[in-house]
Amino acid sequence: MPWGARGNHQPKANRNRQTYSSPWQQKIAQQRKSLPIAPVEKRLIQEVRKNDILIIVGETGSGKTTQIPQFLFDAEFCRDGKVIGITQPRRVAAVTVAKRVADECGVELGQKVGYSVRFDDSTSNSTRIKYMTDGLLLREALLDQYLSKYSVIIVDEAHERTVHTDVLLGLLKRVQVARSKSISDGQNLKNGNKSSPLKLIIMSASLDARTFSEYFGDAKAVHIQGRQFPVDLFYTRFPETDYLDAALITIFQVHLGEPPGDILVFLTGQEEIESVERLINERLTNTKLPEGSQKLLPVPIFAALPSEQQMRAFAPASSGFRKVILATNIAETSITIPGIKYVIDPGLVKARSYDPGKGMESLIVVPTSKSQALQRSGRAGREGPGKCFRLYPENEFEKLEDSTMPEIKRCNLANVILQLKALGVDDILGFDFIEKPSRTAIVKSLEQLFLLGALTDDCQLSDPVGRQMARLPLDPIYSKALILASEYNCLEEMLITVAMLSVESIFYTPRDKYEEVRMATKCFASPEGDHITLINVYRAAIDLLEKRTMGTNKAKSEKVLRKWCKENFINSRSLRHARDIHRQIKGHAQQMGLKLASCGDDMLQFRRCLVASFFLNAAVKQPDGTYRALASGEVVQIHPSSVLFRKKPECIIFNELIQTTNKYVRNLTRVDHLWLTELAPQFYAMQN
DNA sequence: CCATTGCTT
Repeated sequence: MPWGARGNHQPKANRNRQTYSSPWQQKIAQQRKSLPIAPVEKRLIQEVRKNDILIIVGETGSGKTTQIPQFLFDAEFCRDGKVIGITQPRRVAAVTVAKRVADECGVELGQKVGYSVRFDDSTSNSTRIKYMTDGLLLREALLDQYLSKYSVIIVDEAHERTVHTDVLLGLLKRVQVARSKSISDGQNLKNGNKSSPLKLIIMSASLDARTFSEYFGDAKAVHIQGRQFPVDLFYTRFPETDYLDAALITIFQVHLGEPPGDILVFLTGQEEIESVERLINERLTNTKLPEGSQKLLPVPIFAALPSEQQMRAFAPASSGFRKVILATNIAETSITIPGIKYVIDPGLVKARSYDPGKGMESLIVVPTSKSQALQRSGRAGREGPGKCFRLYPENEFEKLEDSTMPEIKRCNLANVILQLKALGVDDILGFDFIEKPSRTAIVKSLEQLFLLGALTDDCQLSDPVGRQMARLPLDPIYSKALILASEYNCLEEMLITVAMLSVESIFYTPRDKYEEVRMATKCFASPEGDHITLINVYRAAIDLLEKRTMGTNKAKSEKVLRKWCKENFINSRSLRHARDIHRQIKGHAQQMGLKLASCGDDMLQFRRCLVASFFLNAAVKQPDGTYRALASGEVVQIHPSSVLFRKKPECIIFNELIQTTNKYVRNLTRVDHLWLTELAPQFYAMQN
């Protein structure tokens, strides 16, 4: 029987560890006591004391993320100033959970309870319960390899198997051994901290704890009941030939046949969402809904959508309307939309994968895994009983993979390997990954790092280049570009370029407005290519902030900027992100002693620096107008979003090679092919 | 010749 089974919600005796005075605090205390996890506090703490590694499988709604850190604090796991760290895959989760727990503890955020995510740190010296992103804890490990200030580290949402989580698990396993060893050796940790064992708690929502348990030497696993409402599942009798049409039919069947409650439809991407939205509206104007029935309001949501429009999904529909949310997998885990009672799931997802041999990413539509389908249907049971309509037959469900392939098996490993090298892991092929990437993937990334000068002949991290690259929170190829730009006297330009390349889609383009966008953004376009175009956009935004908003307050000037972004089809969220990254990497560059200079109008110098940095990504035009990528031999095309789409220069360098409907290169600049042999002889000498 | 699931340092 799982712990905290239904019916076991009796509030336990007050142990007087806190007095709840205000009605607000009393209410919070009541809510805490009613969580499924509350009755098992004592047993959980016993298990943590007994086991250095504990796997906790906690279903949705068990309260594990907010309660377990408080249980540990109350059980004095923070004595001697030690900290309990809880990692999350996503920033918003770290921030919102920390705020909730600070409320529950009746303390100000940043005191006993705080969070730390990139660009936003609320913690102080008194913080004892610290929520953070897993990527940030990995960065912290670079500064203190023993993670000595933590007594317990809780890795939450481990079942999501993000690349950061997987690397972190391997790292924590090492740290735990090292900390135990340093105790028996009587060593002191960083800042004179006395050595003490590190407790690890791995929390997962998947039913399969075995993978984690086996990885951690048959670690003890406990199961905690969740609190979810039942969701009825419906399948189609036969496979659907046109799943969009099937989705449309199901939307209207639910709308006309089911009681009130909003609908959530999972689609694969922006284009599909926009076309289904159009189809719904067409059908609404062409057919008469029965007299007195509710109206239907389609609401799109996907990550690239400007935030004002994203907000529409969260706002309750006006009375007499039923919302039908058309979402990508953003609605699977990242955001929770209130009011959903019906889920429609065609069973498909757009997923990124990586071919290390060709150095090419692909973004293709594939069937979901069973756990993904489960996650989607669960979205209908958050507030009450719900229904989920899977647009495929039940026997097809049985054929799905149990879980989604871990990200680490489908991404470029250059960054992971650079981090591990900087953490003192010499033998990457022998590293104890929870799931080992392919040998090819590892070897290819080692090769890439060697070609960038980050690794020496005997595969050691080079000094200073490799060390500097590892310190920068960037793709290794971008870090190298900054180091080179310092020598080419164009670091100012490269900092902007790299910041802009590091964010998703700076331009927001609805499907029906491609030409309109092209006209609006013409004033930024550079004949040399996308890199200089990105610099122009960034500088135009900064100019606007500095000149037109002089003397006004910060909120006002940000408002002016947002308006300007809207007029120019620029995603202001992406632009702000680019400014944050710019500020951060500029700071790193200065600390590293790189020379912060501008090449002024001498863009030739900048383009030559692009070649020196991105020489691995060069392509030449072929007689038929396609391009051949020199390193991989792949035949590719220029992506239609590029300013050089129609220009077709003879020789280009690019930053991304991705297969979608075609093999495309994105973010490119025209260069002279003679520069390749001149500036990257180590790679191109042999080609002649 | 025509288009970018989602996270994160």
